[in-house]
This record gives sequence, structure tokens and C-alpha cells, in this order.
Amino acid sequence: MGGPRFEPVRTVRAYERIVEQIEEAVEGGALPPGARLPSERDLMAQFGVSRSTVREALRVLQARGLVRSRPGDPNGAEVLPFSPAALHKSMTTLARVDELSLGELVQFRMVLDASANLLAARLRTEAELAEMDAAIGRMREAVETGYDAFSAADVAFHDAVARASRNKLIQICTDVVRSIVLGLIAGKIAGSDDREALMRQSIRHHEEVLAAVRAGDGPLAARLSRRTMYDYYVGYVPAGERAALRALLE
Amino acid sequence: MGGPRFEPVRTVRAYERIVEQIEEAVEGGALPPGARLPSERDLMAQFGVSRSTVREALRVLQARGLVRSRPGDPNGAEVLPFSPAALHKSMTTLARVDELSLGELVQFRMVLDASANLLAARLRTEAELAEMDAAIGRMREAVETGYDAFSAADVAFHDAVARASRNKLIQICTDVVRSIVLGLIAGKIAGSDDREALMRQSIRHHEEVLAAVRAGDGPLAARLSRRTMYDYYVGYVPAGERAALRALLE
DNA sequence: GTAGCCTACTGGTCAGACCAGTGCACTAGC
DNA sequence: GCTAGTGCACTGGTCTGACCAGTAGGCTAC
Repeated sequence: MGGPRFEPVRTVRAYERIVEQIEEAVEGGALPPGARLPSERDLMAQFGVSRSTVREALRVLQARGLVRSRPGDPNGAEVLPFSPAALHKSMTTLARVDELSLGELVQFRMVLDASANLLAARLRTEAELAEMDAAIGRMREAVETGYDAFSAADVAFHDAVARASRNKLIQICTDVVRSIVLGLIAGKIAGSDDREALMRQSIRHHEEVLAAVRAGDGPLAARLSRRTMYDYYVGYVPAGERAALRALLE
Repeated sequence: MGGPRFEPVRTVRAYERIVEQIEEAVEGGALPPGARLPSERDLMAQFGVSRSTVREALRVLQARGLVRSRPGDPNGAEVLPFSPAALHKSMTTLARVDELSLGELVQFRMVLDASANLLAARLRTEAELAEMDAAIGRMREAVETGYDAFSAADVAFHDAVARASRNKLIQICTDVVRSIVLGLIAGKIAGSDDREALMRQSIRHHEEVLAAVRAGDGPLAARLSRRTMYDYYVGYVPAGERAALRALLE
């Protein structure tokens, strides 16, 4: 107390400094998506390090989804537009290390989707309503076509709702969590033989949700969307976790 | 149509194969947290590649938060318990690159916090209620102590609620988004001179939320928590984005 | 028995090399 | 003149071999 405040020194690796600098340039807009980094040999000269060090930095940046490099490309690494791939990757890891249960994921989807519907009911345009309507139409056709087409149309509906919420974070998280959930239950889907009944019920539910969104009744749309998702996924969720899902159905 | 189905070959880099293998071992539980990887020179022999290739793979794994290596450690890289650090990093990048607006972030916090409260109202234990109570107590004391202590106590309250929701995804996302929001408004806080009034109002609001959680009234707790966060942050949000926030207040 | 040194490792970095692939300028043929 | 084809210069991916600073643990001297 009172003396000079020392803080522990952290030895910072050379490649980390390079990552920081390039990251800052990308996030600050100095390197917009589509821009090219200098070649590794140029970077090596600019940063005054060896090529291995430059490459380790580039590997980190690539793992974070900021750049991509192709062998032989005379232009150097390309700065990528942001994609949720890295987000997706780390969330998938989280789910695979078994820290996340299917119940938690479905619950999170219910939360996100309900919020998206709540916002969409207030902010949606006519074009977006038409898009949702079209998606439900494709769901109807897909009852005969098969599960894959049905699932794709279902995804399209929820995507349209998420976009109508005007919140990019909701859109991205919805997308990421959904694909993880679908991946987890992918094997189990073929097993259920009352699949057609489930699809028909789901279509009915989606129609009700859409009606609420169209009417501008956010709370109703949110409540219905939670119910829709619950009914659709509850069969895959272990019995012990279902109570937590029902807690969202008020 | 009808001929043999060829799929495009993707040249896969050597280091990617290494990443895959180690990643699989970690996620599959063969390498539990705390376990040590062989040394780089051993890995180089096991995978039949050069050390640079091994190192690039380790850099990627490190960027994903799966392992950590210390120079001089005779035991090789350490397998880490999962931490949301990577998730945090990619979401922060998203906020910075994709220009997530403060409004969107606050809106997302409102959604998460409301859901956490909804669930907590049903699932909370007495111990968790006591924890929330203690946090509010520290907020009261901090009105005099200063903003930092107040903010820390506020964080503790919301963390306790998130934990009580029993949903790790909600906890992690809450944590990540909150730290981004706090980072964005960090500079602006000192400016407001009616800070004390804002703190006192916030304490009152938190007390109401806690009462609802204690009473088991989830919908009420959710509604109040949205209002609490709205009132606390609306001053930092550009006027044009406030309408979207109000859309959540039903 | 313990304090301190020594050694055999570790990861971080460097230098220099080779290879397969790419884009572009140049050239041969029309 | 224009196009098709060919080199060439350069890229990233990988390898080899080396040096350094740091660490842990055994060994030695007290």
C-alpha cells in the first residue's frame, strides 16, 4: 500500500505482437474485407522477424476467421468479411466437451427465437411477412418431399424472423445455436415414425406464430414460438431436462 | 446425373490434420483438462512432420483455447479446461468489425437478462437469493465508495441471476456481452453528473427484481429486469436506437 | 538435511532451402 | 489484330537444423 504499484510482467511472444497489430488494423478498418496482406516474406521484413514467426501469427489470425491464405496466390493473405465461423467453432467445442446439454441449447433457442418474434412483431415489413409466408408454404410442400426440405424451409422461416428483429446478434446466435442443435439430433431424426404428424403440427404452429407477428402482437408471437419449439424438440431432450424447458412456457 | 458422384477435393494442410486429431482427443475426453501433450519434438516424430508444422497446429489449438504452452516447461503443452475466452474473443471481434451498435448489444443483454430472471424465479435456491441480496447490499454501500465498486456489485447480482437460471449458455453470453458493453461505455461514464441519482434508482429497481424472483413470479421479474436495464443504459444509446429497445418493454 | 548448482530437457525464434501451385506478361500461331 | 499457350516470378506449405532463454529435478557440497 502506498508504494509504487508494480504489475506482473508478461512475456509477450513475438507472434502475438504481430497478431495484435494486424488485428487492430483489420478491426480499425485500415484493412477492410477483401484487402490483401503483404506476402509472408514482406511481413517478415516489415516486422523484423523470421518467416516462421510471421506464419504462426497468420495461423492465429486464420483461426480467428480474420484472414485466409491460399497457396500460390501472388497477392498474399486476404482479409475476410466477418463470419460467425469462429463463434460457431468455439460454441461447438463448448457443446462437444459436454459442457452444454441439448436441453440448454434448445432452451437458448427458445429464448432467442421468442425475442426475435417479439421484436419482429413490431418491426417487420410486408416483404418480410411475405418471406415467412413463403417459407411456411415450402414447409407444406415438403411434408411429401422429405425431411431435409422441410428442415430447410423451417430454417428459412426462423431466419426471416431473426432478420426482421433487426438485431444482428440475435441473428448470428440463432444461426449458430440452431446448427449445433440440428447437428446433435441429426442421427435421431430418422428413428421417429410419426414424423409426418410432427411436421403437420409444426406447420400449424408456425402459421399461428406468423399470424401473431402479422397482427403485431409481440408477446403472443413470443409465447407461441416458445411453444412451437418446445413441441418440436421435446422428444429429443432427455426427460430430466424437460422441466427446465417448460419453465419458459409460463 | 446418374454417373459417379465426384466431390471436389480440398487440399488439407498437414497442420490441419494435426489440429483435428488433437482436437478430437480433447473433445472426446482422451485428453482431459490438465493432461499434458507430448513435447513438440515428440509430436513431430509421432505425426511425421517437421516442428514448424507441429507448432502451427499448436498455435491454432491455443487460439481456440484448448491448450496452453509455457516456454521451458518440461511437460509439454497443457490441455485447458474449457473457458469461454475464445467465444469472448470472437464475439468481441464481431462487435468491433461488424459494427454491432451499442443499441443492439444492450437489447441483447435485455433479452438474456430477462430470460435469466424468468428461469431464476422458478429455479433459484435460498443460497442464490442470499447471494443476490448481498450483491444489492454492496451496491448500496458503493453509492459512496465509487462507481467501480458499484459496477462490480451490479455485475455480481446479474451473475448470480444468470447462474440461478441453470443455463450455461445464458451465463456465458451474458458475461461476454456485458463486458463488451461496459468496454464501449467505459469512457462516457465519468461524464454524467447525476450518477448518484442513477445509482440509487438502479438499486431500487434491483430490489424490485429480486422481490419478484423471490416470489417466484418469472414474467414479472423478466419485465422488471428489462426496465431496469433500459433505464440504466438508455442514456448511452443514441436516440435513433432507443425505439428498438423500447420495443422490448411491451 | 538442506542450499545451491548442473544438466537435460522445454518452447520461442531464426536462417535457409525446396516444392507445388498461381497469376500475369509474353510470345507463337492464327 | 487477336487469341491460345507457355514461361516466369512469386506465392504459401513444408522441411531441416540450429541457437537461445527458461524450467524442473537430480546431484553435490556443505
